Amino acid sequence: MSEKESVNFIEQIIQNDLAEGKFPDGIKTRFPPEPNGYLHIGHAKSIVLNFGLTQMYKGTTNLRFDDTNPETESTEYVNSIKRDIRWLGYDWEDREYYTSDYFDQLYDFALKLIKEGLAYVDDSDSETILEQKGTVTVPGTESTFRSRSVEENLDLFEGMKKGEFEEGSRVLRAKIDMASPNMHMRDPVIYRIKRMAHHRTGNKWNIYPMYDFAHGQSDSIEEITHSLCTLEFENHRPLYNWLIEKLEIYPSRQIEFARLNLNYTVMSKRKLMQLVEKGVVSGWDDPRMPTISGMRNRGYTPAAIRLFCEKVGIAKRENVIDMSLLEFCVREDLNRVAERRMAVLNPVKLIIENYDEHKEEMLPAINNPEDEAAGEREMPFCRELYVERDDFMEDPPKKFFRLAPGRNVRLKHAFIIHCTGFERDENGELVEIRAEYYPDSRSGSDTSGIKAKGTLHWVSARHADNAVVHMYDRLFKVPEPLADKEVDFLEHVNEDSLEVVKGVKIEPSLTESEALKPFQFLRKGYFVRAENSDGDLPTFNMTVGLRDSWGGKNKK
RNA sequence: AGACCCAUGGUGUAACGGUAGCACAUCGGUUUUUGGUGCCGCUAGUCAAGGUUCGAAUCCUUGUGGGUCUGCCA
Repeated sequence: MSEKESVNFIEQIIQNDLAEGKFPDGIKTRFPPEPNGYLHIGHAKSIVLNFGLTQMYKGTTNLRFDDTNPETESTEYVNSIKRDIRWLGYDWEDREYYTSDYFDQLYDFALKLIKEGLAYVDDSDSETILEQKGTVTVPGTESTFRSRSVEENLDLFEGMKKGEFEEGSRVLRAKIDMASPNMHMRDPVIYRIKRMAHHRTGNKWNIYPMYDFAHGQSDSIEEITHSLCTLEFENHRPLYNWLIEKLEIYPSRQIEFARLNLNYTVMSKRKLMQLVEKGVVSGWDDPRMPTISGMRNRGYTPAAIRLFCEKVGIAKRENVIDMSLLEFCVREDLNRVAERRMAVLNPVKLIIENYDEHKEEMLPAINNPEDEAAGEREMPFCRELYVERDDFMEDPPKKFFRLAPGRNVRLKHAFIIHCTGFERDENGELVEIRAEYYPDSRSGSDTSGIKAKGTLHWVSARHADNAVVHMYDRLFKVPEPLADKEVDFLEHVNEDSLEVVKGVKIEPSLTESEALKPFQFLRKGYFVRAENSDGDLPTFNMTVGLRDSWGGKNKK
């Protein structure tokens, strides 16, 4: 797939493990989302890592829903997550697991701890537990319930399970060390009472395990060899290892890497949720969102996202990736696969004065210069066309290669024309450009010997259809919306991130195009037809613009 | 400031005691019937101070800077 010989630190660990013969049956990883939100590009990094590793080094990757909190989880999220992973191009085959499938086993693990005097039921309320926890510099104090007998603990825990106690009245805690410098070792809560239905187990349970008592053991149950997670779980690792040791279960190895951050956007589920709830965007799948579903609607391809995830690398350093890298990856893929079409976003009429008013001809146009197999289509040509308003200047600078009085320009796949005049209305607004064409300059059979510096895209005025285009800009005005903790990130929202362009003229072949199929609108950018049109007209979302060395230069 | 983690061009990421490389971005050139694509090139980096060593981005010490941790969230 790539020419790289350098491997990231996780691959190095795996290579070493394999060299030592530790995993003769192959390695096992897992992708463990909580079904309480939509997947975003940060999750994609983890998905590509976990599935990529087992493709590369022979192994399997499980999909496991970490559904230990019935309050926030639902099957709606389960389904969207599965759809997104499949769309990205990964297959977990029959290995679709749920932490809730392990509730019985986890309960038995808790029993084992209690029996060995390593867990106890605490009747303290949450405020008391918090107070007794101490701080990072002050050791905690032991709960008065810490020394309960095994029998009493067993009895009370059973009562918790049976629903005999109110929510919040008791918890089960591991008995570790209230003076540990690691806060996670100060007798962490491992079970809490929640008398509510779970999206999979229904009303079976009145108690649910905490993440810290479920995640690591779920890895062990599945015999995950390398359990990859983000940096913030580094401090939890000693607890997981303690549980593995005391429970005498499969020793999955946790390795932490830095999560993905992208500039000009936010990545946490909570923050994304706020954007949705405040109506800043139209939903989780708004094309401006860094969610997988948003990016899909924007026209990003799975291959582009995978490429991006490979290019960002895996390391332990906090990072903020440049949006330009994502855009590069998108163009890289789309340039190869997107068929070319012509659309005029800001049209102005162009009259070919010496072209017969009643004549029409069909001109062949290649669909993709990067892919011979994409074939060609025909475009109607006649006396009246539309071209881009920006492609004309009355008094242009010398480096302007487009239309101006007296200048020649090539109409892509058609003829070279000579600009003979133009018309403005009373407001000075350009309303019409006039030109003459050179009949012997037809593309593919040009014998005119005439040169033209620039090439323009166009559509036939008589045949063009109307469309709407959604242009997108970055969601935030600053590279790191979360950087200043004094300022609410919502204040950095770019209110011009969506521009609805009406009056767009598209070539006829675009009228019946299918949703989400990528196109390059020549000289403009990559677009996909939206699944839901804006009114009656076909609507196209801009995925990303073409690189523009003229526009940039011109601005400076 | 208790513990743990991290520190290489603007942004990412390699170099495993022996020539600091790659990608994106930037800038310049070239090709081109897309001012796209392709191709070529420039600019620019080891947080600091000590130590070990023939030799340190790499090992040690200290400092500095950044991150994580005190939910019955995950």
